[in-house]
Formats: sequence, C-alpha cells, structure tokens
Amino acid sequence: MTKDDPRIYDKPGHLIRRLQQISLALFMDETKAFEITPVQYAALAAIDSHPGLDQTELCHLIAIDRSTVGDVVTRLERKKLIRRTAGAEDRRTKAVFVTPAGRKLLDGIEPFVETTQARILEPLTAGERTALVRMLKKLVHLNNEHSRAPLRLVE
Amino acid sequence: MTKDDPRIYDKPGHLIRRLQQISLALFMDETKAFEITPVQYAALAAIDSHPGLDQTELCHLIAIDRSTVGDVVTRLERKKLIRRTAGAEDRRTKAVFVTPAGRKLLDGIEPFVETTQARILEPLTAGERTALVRMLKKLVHLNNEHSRAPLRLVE
DNA sequence: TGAATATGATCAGCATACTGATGAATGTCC
DNA sequence: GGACATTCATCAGTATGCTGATCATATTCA
Repeated sequence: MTKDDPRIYDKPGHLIRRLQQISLALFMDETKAFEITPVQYAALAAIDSHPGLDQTELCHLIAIDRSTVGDVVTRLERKKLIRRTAGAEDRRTKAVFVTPAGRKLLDGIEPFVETTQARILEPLTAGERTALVRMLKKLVHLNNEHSRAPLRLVE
Repeated sequence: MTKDDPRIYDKPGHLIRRLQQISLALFMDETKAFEITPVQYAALAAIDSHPGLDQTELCHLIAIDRSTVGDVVTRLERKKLIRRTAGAEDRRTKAVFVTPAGRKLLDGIEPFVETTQARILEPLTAGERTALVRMLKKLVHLNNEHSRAPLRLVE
C-alpha cells in the first residue's frame, strides 16, 4: 500500500508533533544520568536565573500551564533540587529557590543539553540550522498568545 | 529583570516544545465543534486509508507509541467513529475500520484542518513556509529512529 | 468600609506519551 | 513435536499539558 496519506504527512502540525517526540527522546537519552525532563530542566534554569520568583512568574517564564507548574515544582522539590517558602508580602504566593544540589545538577548537565540540541539539528546543514532556529523563534513569538501559557518576561 | 536566559530561549528543543503547544491549541480551537484531538484525527485518517489494519500497523503509520494507540483507539470507538473486530488470521490482532459516522467527520473537518495548518505558519512568508516544511520533513525522516515510535509504512 | 473583582495555588478530569511488564497467540529452529 | 523467541494488545506507573473549578488572599472601587 504505502499510501503517503496527504491528510497527515506534509502537515506542519504532524511534523511538529513528530519533531517534539524526537527532541524529547534525544534529551532523555543524552541526560539520562541526571533523571530530569526537559520541562524540569527549563524550570530549574529559570529559577536559578530568578531566585525567589513565585510559581506564576515561573510558568510565564518557561511557558507552561499554571495547572502544570505545581506538579513540576513538586517533583523538583522532592528531588531536593529546589526549595519552596511561603511568599513574604503576598501570602498566596510560594517563592522558589535552587538548592546547592540543584546548582550542581545545572552545572553538570549543561554540556549534555548542548549535545542534545546539536543532535536534534544534526541532519541539517549549518545554514539550514540558523534558518530553522530563526523561523521557530518567529513562529513562537508571533503565535505566543495562541497558547494558554504565553511567555511573559518578568519585569 | 527580563534576562533572556540563553539556557532556555534560543534552544531548538524549547522552541519545538512551544511550537507544539501552539500548534495543538490552534487545532483544538479551529476544530472544536468536532471534539477530536490531532492524534485522534491522524488515527482516523490513517484507518480510513488502510481499512482493517491492526493496532500495531496503525501506530507505525502515525508514529505513536504502542502503549498509547490502545487508548486512542478506545476513545475513537467510544465515539463510534471506528469499530474493532478480532483479527481473522492472527487472533492476537484487532482490525479497525472507520464507521459511516467517522467518514462523515473526516469529510466535515477537512477544511478546518487546512485552516489550522495555515494559521500555524501564518507569521512566515511564503518562501519561509516552504523552507520550514522541507526542513521539518528532513529532520523527522533522518531522526526517525530516535523516537520510540518510528514511522513505518505498511507494505 | 464593604462588595465586587482579580489573582495565586491547587484539584479533578481528560488526553497524550513514555518505560517496563504481562499474557496470549504465533513463528522458528532443532 | 516441542522449547524458545517473537509479536500483539494491554496494564501499571510516571510526566506533561489542557479545561474548568475551588479556595484563600489581595486589590479596587463605589
């Protein structure tokens, strides 16, 4: 048979889903010694750059849903990579901080994260890589408001 | 603050995750009257093109995990969009077929799926769109084996 | 001040994915 | 023919991500 169904293949949506699967698999393979997921890594790095931010600020920075950030933070806390304290001024908030163990993980994992990114783009030429990243940024920025968790930078 | 953390933004992996979020949100918005997800749509279209295929063949066609395909098929069956029968030759397998209701949905949803794809790529120029789809295909094909659910065409 | 509104965190429920295990049926090789 | 391996579907467990709701606290405005 081998009908290349045009309703599926060729579709950007389907290709994006596939690429996300592959990107995830490469990250997990490359960083398996650290037992951390891409989202957990993004959260940890963002907290490291913005110590004491609350969960809502965190989900704006890394563009994950408010309903998801609680779970992610709980897992990082369970692994003792971050700690959580009740907000000082606003008692509704919880401030998050990277622990020494978390900072150690961030230092150790960095070269493997770099390798992951290189492996994702490996099939492309140097020129294509630059063009792709440029277009991905353009798409993500200009479509930002279409996701429930739009990126917002902390002022 | 507004530190653009280079450990996150710029990274292809992060941009791909964001784009997948946006792509999903646009699909769900555009096709909400049909109450179907992108993966369910892909499965339905693939079954329509290959009547009677089994679940393993299906997951090779649309590149989802064997552990996931069962859930997806169950949901499509519950909505009466497909039906499942025990395999004739190999009694381990379950053959799947699109029902008339499923075919009707496929016909009705098609223009909305097209619109979704256009909305995803809307921020790009015509030339960029072609280039992006070409690069996505290249990445997905050449990285195919890196996902647990590599695409395989039915012979 | 006090009521309405907004916001932060959390929860329940659903859908997608992954890993790894199991049981049933099939195939292979000696 | 029978032991062994393989394959198909499924299940348990974990993680992400969404919708929509709830509760507590803050803020705003009449």
